[in-house]
Amino acid sequence: MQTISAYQDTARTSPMLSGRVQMAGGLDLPGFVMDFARNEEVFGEEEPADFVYQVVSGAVRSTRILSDGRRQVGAFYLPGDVFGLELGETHRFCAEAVANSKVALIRRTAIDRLAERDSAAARQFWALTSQDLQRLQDHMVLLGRKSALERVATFLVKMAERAPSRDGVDLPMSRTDIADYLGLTIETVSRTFSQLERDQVIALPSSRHVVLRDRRGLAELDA
Amino acid sequence: MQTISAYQDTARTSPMLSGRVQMAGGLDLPGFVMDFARNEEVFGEEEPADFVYQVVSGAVRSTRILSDGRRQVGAFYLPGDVFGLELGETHRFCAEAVANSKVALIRRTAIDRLAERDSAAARQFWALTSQDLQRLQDHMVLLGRKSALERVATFLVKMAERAPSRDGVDLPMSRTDIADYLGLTIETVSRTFSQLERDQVIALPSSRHVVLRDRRGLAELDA
DNA sequence: CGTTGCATTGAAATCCCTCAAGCGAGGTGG
DNA sequence: CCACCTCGCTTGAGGGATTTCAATGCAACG
Repeated sequence: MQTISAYQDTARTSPMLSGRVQMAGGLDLPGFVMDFARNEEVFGEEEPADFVYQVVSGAVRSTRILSDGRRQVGAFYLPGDVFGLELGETHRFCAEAVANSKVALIRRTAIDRLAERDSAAARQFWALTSQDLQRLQDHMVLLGRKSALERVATFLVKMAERAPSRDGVDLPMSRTDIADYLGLTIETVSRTFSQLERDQVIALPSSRHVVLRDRRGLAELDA
Repeated sequence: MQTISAYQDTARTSPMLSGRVQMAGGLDLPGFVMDFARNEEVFGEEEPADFVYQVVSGAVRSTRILSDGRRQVGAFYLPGDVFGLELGETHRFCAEAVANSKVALIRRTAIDRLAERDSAAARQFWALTSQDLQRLQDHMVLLGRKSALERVATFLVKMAERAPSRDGVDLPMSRTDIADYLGLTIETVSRTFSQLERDQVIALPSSRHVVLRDRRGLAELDA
């Protein structure tokens, strides 16, 4: 999909474009687009939340790190998804590019001003937060109560809905990202993929491309 | 704390009082109070979300059930906490009284009308959703990456902050509720409590009352 | 063609779960 | 008032799912 080099991990971001950003609900806001290299930080935890972000291309992950280095990925954001919208002054998680990505930035002041005078727009912003909440509620059940097999199956079903390719899913993220998202280890994720392949539920032409051979069977595993 | 009888589990709710309900952020809304018996449902998943709720006394849990009966408790709501605020038409989780409780009900129509014309109020409602999201983000890390000991320690620290009693915490919920909240089994929760008691970190004068003997040690376990 | 980073696989260990029994407080009924 | 029941909680023993540790495979890149 994308060529990857060591240089890109440290490439500087650069403003790309100034103009309007179209968001869900017919919102149209002034913004600009920036490039982020794979693994580059879009914003850090505790940083001032001066912007709201929308993925244009590529993918972004939100992460939380525990003091001893354990990591939890909270969500993957795909093209069209909005992230980093906060009510408070600071971001409450870290956002990093999963692959080389283009991200639109919208100033918080523009958001706040619009929400102030347009109650329909305010409702749209509230809806964005509410969507995140809903997604997290589902994810909480997965983390609290599902087996490794169910977690991976759920992940594949959801990804196939969100980012369908011709005959399956193209995963922009590494096994480590998936593991940290599903509350598993990289080895367990890999073994589970292999098991699903042995059981003819999926095919793995390459590690990042999954062909769903038995969607029925996969859906049954997705408790 | 509260006397419990089999009758109370099936007691009907009854309107108690009509008047104003004070919410966070200086919001004042028309509402009324109802009694809920222990384990009584406040609202069910998929039910129309015609009301927003605030705990007056007692405690409420939000739950999600998987098809095979596995349960995940999403949150415990204590006096003052608002729950059940939705943007969509229906509730996305079930809410039940953990103990005999009084709950204030506010009509959604009143909320919507206020949010429509008062942008400061709209921001307050958004803030409530945002708070829930923040709490869930923390909980997600717990479910995805923490050990049983860390989960219980975190739970006790948080409960002690939210519902302090003279020398510790009064837990309104059962071991089963705690287990389903922490993504563990009731036995593991019980064993972990016992271990913390053996290690002189807590004392358990009764199963529902926890004395925090070593808050420092507890905080260290709370990764 | 060696290096590097990511992914897969195997073997052993561990943490937590499952199954099962026992305990204690509170309520009921004889 | 005491025996008995129920329900929630605790404790033990054994097992299993996932992690940990370690080695190998593989593709991209220089």
